[in-house]
Amino acid sequence: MNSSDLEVFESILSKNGYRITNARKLTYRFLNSPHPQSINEIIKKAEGNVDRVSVYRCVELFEKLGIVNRIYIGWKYKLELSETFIEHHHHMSCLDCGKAIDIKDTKYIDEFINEVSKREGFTPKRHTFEITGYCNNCIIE
Amino acid sequence: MNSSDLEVFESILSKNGYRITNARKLTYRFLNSPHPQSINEIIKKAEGNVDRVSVYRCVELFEKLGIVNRIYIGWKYKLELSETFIEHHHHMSCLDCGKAIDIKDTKYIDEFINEVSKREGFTPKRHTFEITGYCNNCIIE
DNA sequence: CTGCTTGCAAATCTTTTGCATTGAA
DNA sequence: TTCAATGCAAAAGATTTGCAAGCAG
Repeated sequence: MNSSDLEVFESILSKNGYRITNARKLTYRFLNSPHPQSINEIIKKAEGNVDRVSVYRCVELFEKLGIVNRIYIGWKYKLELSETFIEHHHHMSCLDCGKAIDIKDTKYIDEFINEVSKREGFTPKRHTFEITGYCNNCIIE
Repeated sequence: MNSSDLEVFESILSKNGYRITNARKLTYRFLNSPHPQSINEIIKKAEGNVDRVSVYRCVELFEKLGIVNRIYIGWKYKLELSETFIEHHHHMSCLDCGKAIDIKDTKYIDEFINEVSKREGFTPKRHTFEITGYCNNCIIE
């Protein structure tokens, strides 16, 4: 996380008429991680500083403002800063060890989304694309 | 739903050593729908016939056996019979009215999955691909 | 100052677990 | 007959709501 990211974060809040508060800045900081995190991981990091209810409220707001993305790996969702802060990508996650490999080559997918949306008169805003399976360490036969 | 689908369903249970029970047959029937449904919709349909706990247990089993897929549209997941029973496809769902348009042209996505998996030595088992945005009725400007 | 935000308490909703009873094979 | 499967009760976990107090603008 560099200082310009923080500025971008704060300007998104201001521009949309939301105040820059300590709870929001901390939640933003806790969301910053190389790996997608569950909301409980965020809540645990926030413990003593930001109430769990406020974490929920911040995450909800951040999602609305496009600051975080919710991604579904397996059963539960995890949270990750959006493409405004990290490079847009998808994941291949291992059903066995849980490792998530980033897929950064997204041009193909993006083109497909545009094509199919145009065909249906749909205006795409977001998309999820996740592959699950087994990584080369965990595949058996 | 035709009778051969029901036979397929029952044979999946038997082949895997599970019993064909009333709760399972009913849950399977309630899952059959042109639209993905939330588990609460299933529970409501089952009310009086199958206990909510059993619905959870059936869905969990069905997912393990590949009979249902969980798909994530917006915040919560919804349930849909798997490609064993309906054609494999994805969705574009409207953030406003909730309508889900099926994307049946999946060749493009499947090719991409194979390509990127081969590159990383990953063995893909499942994938999710969902687009959210606004349908032509709900888009404003 | 003003009213958006927060924390706390508590309600609500969702999912899981334990156990005695039932029923499919 | 036998053990997997079910229903019921209740626990556990996740998320939301109401409201008084705090603080950013």
